Amino acid sequence: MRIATWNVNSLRVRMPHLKDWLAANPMDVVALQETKLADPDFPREELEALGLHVAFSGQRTYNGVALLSSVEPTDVVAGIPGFADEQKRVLAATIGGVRVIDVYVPNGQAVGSDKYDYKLRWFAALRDYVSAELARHPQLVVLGDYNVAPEDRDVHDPKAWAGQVLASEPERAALRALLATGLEDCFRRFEQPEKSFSWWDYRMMAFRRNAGLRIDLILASVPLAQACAECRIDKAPRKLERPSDHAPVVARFDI
DNA sequence: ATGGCTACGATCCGTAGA
Repeated sequence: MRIATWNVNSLRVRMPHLKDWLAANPMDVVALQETKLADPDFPREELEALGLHVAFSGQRTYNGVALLSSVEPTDVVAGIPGFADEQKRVLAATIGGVRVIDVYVPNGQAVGSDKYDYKLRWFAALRDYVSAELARHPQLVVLGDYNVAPEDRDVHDPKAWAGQVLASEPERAALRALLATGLEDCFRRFEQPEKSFSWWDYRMMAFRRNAGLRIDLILASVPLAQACAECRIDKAPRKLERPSDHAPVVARFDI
């Protein structure tokens, strides 16, 4: 089973890139973030024409998550049950026997801001949700844009980013608390190139300088992680004209 | 020196992203 996550930063704009990428990289599951489309505007037919099943939970302009899959998703649940949130950031479904939770973690804007507090509250709610889902689904993957670089090696310039949003200790602690429910970062199960990142600012030629962060993660339950045969970041789409600022992350599971 | 892109929905600028 091949699973990918990709923050497309507007599905409307990135549809050509997504279709080209899927043609070259067939996937069983693709988790998208920042679709920025209300549900009536979701390009369902266009994706179904590629032989994919679709599930989506979106809103205009901001946020929005979607799951594309080669087999029909079941038990589709949008949002974090019991956590009131108008922002469309979470979508779960069971696909081919695996429970998949697609997440778009809040950015947090700046340490100490209202949005930062929301991010930490949101993380706590996600942890409780994942903990409950793990009890029901041993084969669980929680993937998406986490908006946290887990460690300094996931940051191009740790000194410059020290204490900043996306790299601050409370955010990293929230991510570790999520992992402590029983998840593993698939990417770090394997030897990886130094300075592996999944997001680069549009400005300052950040991609050319590889001035990025690794904030897009595929976390798997321990039984599923043990079946992970590969996890990599595909930088190719970031090199195209008018790219998303995020690259897709892919994992392959021998199940 | 504190911005530099990009997307969006609103007008030719503000909000947000990360």
